[in-house]
Order: sequence, then C-alpha cells, then structure tokens
Amino acid sequence: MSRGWEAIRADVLRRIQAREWGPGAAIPTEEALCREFGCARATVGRALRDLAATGVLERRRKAGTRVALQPVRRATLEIPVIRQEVEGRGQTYAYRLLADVMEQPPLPVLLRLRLPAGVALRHLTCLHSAGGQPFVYEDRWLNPAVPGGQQPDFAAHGANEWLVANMPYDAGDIAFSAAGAGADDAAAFGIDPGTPLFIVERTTWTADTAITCVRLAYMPGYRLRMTL
Amino acid sequence: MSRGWEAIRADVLRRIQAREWGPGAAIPTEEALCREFGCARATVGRALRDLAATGVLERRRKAGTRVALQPVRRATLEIPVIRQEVEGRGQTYAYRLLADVMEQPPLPVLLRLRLPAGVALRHLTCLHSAGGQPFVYEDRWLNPAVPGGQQPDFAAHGANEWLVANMPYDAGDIAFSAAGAGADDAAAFGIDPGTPLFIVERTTWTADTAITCVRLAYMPGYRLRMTL
DNA sequence: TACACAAATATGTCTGCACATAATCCCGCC
DNA sequence: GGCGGGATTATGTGCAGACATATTTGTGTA
Repeated sequence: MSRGWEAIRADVLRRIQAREWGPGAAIPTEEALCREFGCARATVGRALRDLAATGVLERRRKAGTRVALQPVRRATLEIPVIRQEVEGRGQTYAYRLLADVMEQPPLPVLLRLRLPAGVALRHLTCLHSAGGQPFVYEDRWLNPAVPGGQQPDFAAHGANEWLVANMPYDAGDIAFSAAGAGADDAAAFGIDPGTPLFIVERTTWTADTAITCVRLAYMPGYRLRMTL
Repeated sequence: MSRGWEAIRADVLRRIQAREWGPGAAIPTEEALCREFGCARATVGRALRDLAATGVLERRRKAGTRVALQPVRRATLEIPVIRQEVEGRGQTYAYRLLADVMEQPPLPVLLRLRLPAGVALRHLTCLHSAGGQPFVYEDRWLNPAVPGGQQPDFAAHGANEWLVANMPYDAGDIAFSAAGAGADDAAAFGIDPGTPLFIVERTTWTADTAITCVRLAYMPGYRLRMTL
C-alpha cells in the first residue's frame, strides 16, 4: 500500500466491496481507524468524507459512519459546449443563426422562467453543424432584462458561448427527453417529422432572474455518454 | 458574512461572478487569502479545493490558482433505482418478469461487454410499472460467469436491486439517447412502433469482468431531470 | 541558441490539538 | 410504561506548523 488519505480510502472501499463491512453496517469510528492506520484523525476523515461524497458511505454526527444501504450511483456529467464537443470529435464546427426576433413566448417557456404573461423575449433559433452535417438545432428564449445591458448580435458566435463568458452563473436545471421531430426540427435536419430526437432543455438563473431557456434538439442517433 | 470555509467559498465565488477576478485570471495565493480572511491556510485551501472540484477554479502546484477559462458546468446525476423513482412520485411500483432465457447476445452487446463470440448470456426482459401504467421496459444481458456463484431468479425482484445489493461495483458507463419504439417496446407499452422513447444504456464492470449490460426504455414523454 | 540543472514557490498533504454541533442514549420523573 | 432533558459521543470544523511534490523560472553550460 502506498500512503496518504487515498490509500486509506482505497482500503476502506476494498473492505466494503469484500463485504467485510456489509451494507448498512457501521464501520469503526475515525478514532479507531486512525489508530489502526497509524495516522491523524483528519487523514482518516478526509478519506471517509470522500467516500461519503461519492455515496459509498453515510455519515451522521454521533451516529457514526455506515456503509450506504443503497449505494447511490452518482455520475457527473460535464455539460459540453457544443463547439468543443464537435471539435473534440475532430470535425469542423459551424454555426448559423436562423432567426433573431422579439416575441411573446409560449406559455411553457413563461412558466419555466417564472415570468408574467405578456412580456416579449428575444427568440433565437440557430443550427450547429459538425463536418457540414446538421448537429444541433437550438431554440432559445433570452430575457432581455438581464443585467449587463447591451446584448450582442449572435450572427457570428453562439449565444451559449456568449453567456458562459459574460453572465455570472447561479443555478439552473437540465432535463433530458426524447421527442419526435417537429416541423422546425425536421426542416433543420432534413428529416421526416416524427423522427425520434434526443432533446436537452436547460433553464438558467442568476439570483432570481431568469436568463435563458433553451431547447437543444440533437441529430438523429446522437448518444450522450457519461462515465461513472 | 457568517463563517467557516463555506463562507470563504461563497465570497470567492461572488468575486468571480462579479468579474473581480476574470476568467483565466490568477487569484491570490492561499497565503494571501488566509491573511485577508484571517484564517488558517487549510481553511482557505478547503474552500478553493471545493471550487476546483466543481470546475470553477483550476489549480496547479507552483502555477497557482486561476479562474477556469471555460467554466465547465458539471452536473451530478443520481442514478435512480426505478422502484425508488416511482415510489418517490407517490405511485405504486410493480415489477413483472417477462422472459428469462440463456442465449447468444447480438454483436453490439458482445462488443460492449468485451466478450468472445459464441458465449451465451442470461437474457432478461421485464417491465416496471408505476400506478398500473408501464413505466420502463428493461432488456438486460447478464454474465453468468460473474463471481458469487449462485444467481437467483428474478421473478419477484428486479435484477438491478439484486445487483446493487450483491455485486461489488467498480466501473461502468451510461449513455442516453432517443430511439423509436421497436416491436418489443411497442408491445410492452401498448404504443405504435416508432414512437420516440427515452433510452438509457448501462454497462457495468467489476475488475475487468463484465457484469451486465442493460437497455432501459422509458415511457413516452419521460423527462430525466438534473440540477446543476 | 538550445538545453540541462538547480532554486524558488504555490499547492498538496499530514499531524496533533481544540472546540462546535448534532444525535443518540440513558436516567429520572410522571 | 411513556416521556423529557441532560450527559455522552462521533463527526464537523478550525488552527498552526511542517514537510512533500510538482512546476516554473532563472541560470549556467555546451
């Protein structure tokens, strides 16, 4: 065994996987473990905290540390910027703005952004392509009332890239789903309406102000991969 | 400001969002910051380490700490056990085993599990339902050569629940996609073939041994939500 | 000029100690 | 027996100092 808190983490994980400490069972206290490993309590604590963060252990004050009854599989998804995703595949990226108008959004968008009825938002649609083929069709509603004032035109660069570079980010949510291609999607990709598409919907907030609400339709057959 | 390393993390994050420290810029050293905050270096380090873990900062020895040029949005997905997902919605969960046979898997499954041609795997199909309605159609290939010997029958409980409770877990990957319902899917859900479905595919390994490869087809309209 | 090596430096980790905090446990009381 | 409240206890956080490690940077040499 090498050394350090990572070694302790590895050893604890090994014992859990070997069922030495079964699911739901309490493991020794930090004090007992640091006596066993011959290190400071902080070092054991670091290892156990890390295992708790990945869902392997559950810790509670006074109650002690126990093996998670139901090892939650947590996966971290790195949400890609489309340009980088395309270029990471070795394909050439291209971006084309299809429309940029002010209009009243449909009700679902208003609800998601928690805005009153009647307001007009900036409505952008654009197409990201990879190696000449349509890759993602983007349909975005942008709140013009966001701080920072001046909003650029997005003819050259994608709105997302402008946002990540210029807007402080607070919170948001993402949803994945499948949907049949609508008329717009079908036109953008040159496919039949109803073709199953992978859909990503994102809403972004900064301090109670809705920034943007975007729907990304990926090309047919797209797979989003994550590693555990 | 309250106190503790979380307060420091919040303050650093605030300055980044306020563009006090712009993207790509180096921020003061731990030493400088702990002088400013009037705390120990370990405390500042904890805050900065956490921000680095979430992708806001990038840290390198000697080079120092700088604001991530491209703030990677990392989202953590807690992969739900289907039973819990259903019960969490307040619906009654039901599980039904549709088939359980040994057979040779199709080539894509063999490739994903890195198994030689000709081997037979246990092939399970089952249906999870929520509130009496079909919820997920599961198509699973299970390696019978996994250690632990005896494999139970899955008539009563889902294979996934048996696995998480009995198999040590090492690594795996997940992919999300959209696909039109095949004949099996259509029959399971009582829908037309070709209806867009949200598909999750998972492969699980333990120490170079493939355990299982599963395809989950979710009911039409299903949305997988994550929080950033 | 180009390259190898050494000094400088910021982060990474560990120790040992202290106190804070939240549960649980247990004892006494009704 | 049931219940409330304080003692107990394991984890959470903090501090000051030390050494380890990875890079960078500057220097000297071929």
